[in-house]
Amino acid sequence: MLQIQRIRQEPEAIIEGLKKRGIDASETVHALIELDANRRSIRHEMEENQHSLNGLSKEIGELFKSGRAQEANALKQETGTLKEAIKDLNDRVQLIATKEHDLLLSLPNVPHESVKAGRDEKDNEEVKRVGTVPTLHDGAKPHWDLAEQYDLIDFELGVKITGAGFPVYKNHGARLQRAMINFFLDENRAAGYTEYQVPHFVNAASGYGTGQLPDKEGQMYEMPLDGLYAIPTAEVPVTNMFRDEIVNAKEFPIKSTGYTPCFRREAGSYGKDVRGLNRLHQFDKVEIVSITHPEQSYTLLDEMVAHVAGLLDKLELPYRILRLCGGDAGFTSALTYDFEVYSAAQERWLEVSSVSNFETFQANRLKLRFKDEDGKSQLCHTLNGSAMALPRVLAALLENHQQEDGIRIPAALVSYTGFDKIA
RNA sequence: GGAGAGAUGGCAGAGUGGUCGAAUGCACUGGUCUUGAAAACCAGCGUACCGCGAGGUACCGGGGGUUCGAAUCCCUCUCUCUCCGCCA
Repeated sequence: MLQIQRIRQEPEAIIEGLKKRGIDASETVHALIELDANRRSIRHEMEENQHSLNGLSKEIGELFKSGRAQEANALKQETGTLKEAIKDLNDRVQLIATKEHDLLLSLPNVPHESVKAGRDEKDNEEVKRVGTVPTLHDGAKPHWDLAEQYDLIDFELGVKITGAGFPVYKNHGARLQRAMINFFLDENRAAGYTEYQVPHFVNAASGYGTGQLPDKEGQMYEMPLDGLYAIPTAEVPVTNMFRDEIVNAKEFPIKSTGYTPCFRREAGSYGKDVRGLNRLHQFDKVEIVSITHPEQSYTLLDEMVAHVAGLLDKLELPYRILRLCGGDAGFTSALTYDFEVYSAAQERWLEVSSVSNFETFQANRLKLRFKDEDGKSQLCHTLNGSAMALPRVLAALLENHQQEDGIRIPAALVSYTGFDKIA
């Protein structure tokens, strides 16, 4: 959520920025400015009345105390009109505030200056390409065939016990999953991230904190009996640990990591996008979340991007880094870098990680603040990224490292898997 | 699932209708003292909004009500804790 103060201060800059997302926000922005001005002036009037009422109440109290009940009762008559006026003004303030809040929620984050205007993924900028795409032997297969050949994943079994999109990993497939989780967590920890194990269900307040609620509840599995939601990403519980907190600026940057399964309803997906591991209802992910001073967030973003790149290097996978254009970046993001690994067998790029700076957009909803040098509260900047999402990394590993006699495990993973080849 | 208790500032914990934004202690910040530190002492120390400022308004889990006036009384919701039951 954008801050209303910022909209007041630089409406034109916001309108210009949002154009990069293909959004004309000028109507909303100007409506907000007007609502906000109205709300403040009505509220001011209400507060003046409240002030008078408070004064009268005090007088009445003192009169009663000194035994002058008659004078007190006379004063009481005067409070009636004040109370009515206050109630009326308050109703108006509430009404305006609700409208204002709804409008604010409808505005996405303003893209960073480096973000290019654009509509969709076709307009994303490739900022870096690393590694070489392997030349596969004849008869190389996509991961869903490899998974069957080597008995790594049983999709049908998942359908039987739950439904489509809930695969069962087995044998070397299951062990590889476990190895990757540990590998990623260890790497993150070594890079200064504090490891957390967090709940996989969250309450509604947390859903609001990170922006899954309202409006996007359809993307989460819900347990209405208990008012809980299955998390779509560890970002939700990890970030919400800091909701309503005033953190100590001396601790910046606050870096956290956690592994969780992620649950997504993914209603309406179909076709080759959902084949095999490409899109699932349940998958594993290790997430990194950072909180820092506004002036340091972009340095930290670069650091996080470099860290994720290092993971892919160790997994010996060819990848590219994209700077998402305005139209393709997430609602809450100011700047997002996507990591895509090339899948040699599918001959397409697979998104394996997404690293974003939300600036104050998320912190505003979370009320996540710190005290600056003047002792004033300021919103923190929050960032997060996947480090990493397992299914597509697994798909890319299987496809890129397949050889005629089996699947090679990259050296960095061998100490975690306990085997260097799946044959 | 059954029974009970409770929710107050970073923490602990007073406060049962007016002078309470809220005692006290701890923690924290600054200062005095000290070679330095500790101790002691002095001072400061919640959040948000409005206002150039003086200042004002709101907030004692959330919402509603009674009252001239609510942390305090009433209703309601949520959450937490304790005991019993069940149980990895």
